[in-house]
Amino acid sequence: MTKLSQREWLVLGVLWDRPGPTLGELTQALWEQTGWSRNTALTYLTRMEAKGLVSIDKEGSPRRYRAALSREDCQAQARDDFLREVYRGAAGDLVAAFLREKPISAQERDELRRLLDEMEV
Amino acid sequence: MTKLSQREWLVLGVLWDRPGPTLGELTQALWEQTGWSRNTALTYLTRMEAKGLVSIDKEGSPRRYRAALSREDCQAQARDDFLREVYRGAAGDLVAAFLREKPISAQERDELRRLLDEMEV
DNA sequence: AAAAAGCTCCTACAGTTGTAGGATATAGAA
DNA sequence: TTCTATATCCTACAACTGTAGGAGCTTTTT
Repeated sequence: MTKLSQREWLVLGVLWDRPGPTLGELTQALWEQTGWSRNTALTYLTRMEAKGLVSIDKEGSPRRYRAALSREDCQAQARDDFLREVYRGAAGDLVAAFLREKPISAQERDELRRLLDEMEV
Repeated sequence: MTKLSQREWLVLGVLWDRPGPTLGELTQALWEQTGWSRNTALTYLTRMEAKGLVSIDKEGSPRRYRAALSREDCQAQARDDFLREVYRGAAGDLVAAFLREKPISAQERDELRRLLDEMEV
């Protein structure tokens, strides 16, 4: 699996949120972010099927389109690539950088503390 | 600035670690990771200069090549893209996912706790 | 100075990505 | 059943990415 492109993340994002749309529904859901024509959306779906990213339900018409991989799997893959490529594997640095710069809610902070504590063994 | 490609990260990685190499030195430093011919390395350098990623010191021969952007700036940009694209801006989830899966040293854990505490205001 | 080694220039070429148009088939509305 | 909105198919095309080869120029070495 090659890295997903920005556009591919958008397409999958829609498919994860509302699985099984028709071409028209998908195009509409993507409209704001992309402004794509129906044809462009279809090109993505077909190419992404060829790559194993999308599965097309060909029974019935119009067809229904679904993500072929889970969001979690794609995220995990993306994390790996990102960590290696951008932080040369230094997970601590990476996490610190995100924490420094992005606001996190108090609740999430507690959750993160809990995670850190769990790592003490 | 478009997102850097995997290969571009490799080139910049070398330039950040040992600034100002000649073409030969750069090619050699990249050899293990890429196996590139001298010409391929040169193509990257020239294209990356056109994009403003590399600066070429044209006084003297052979020329010396340098990164035109700091590693930190590139990382910050990459973090932003990654967070938006892969985690839809949910920094807490992202950090949690990295923490769950990647081992970090006790020292780093302390540092992260300190960061979390600093966020309490 | 002649040869060897390294550097730069120009060119190429296939694959991927972003974006869509035109033609045709088909299903739903009138 | 005829029109209309969708859907699908096939084709296109420019930009960008990965990867170099060959020619000619410069520096270093013998």
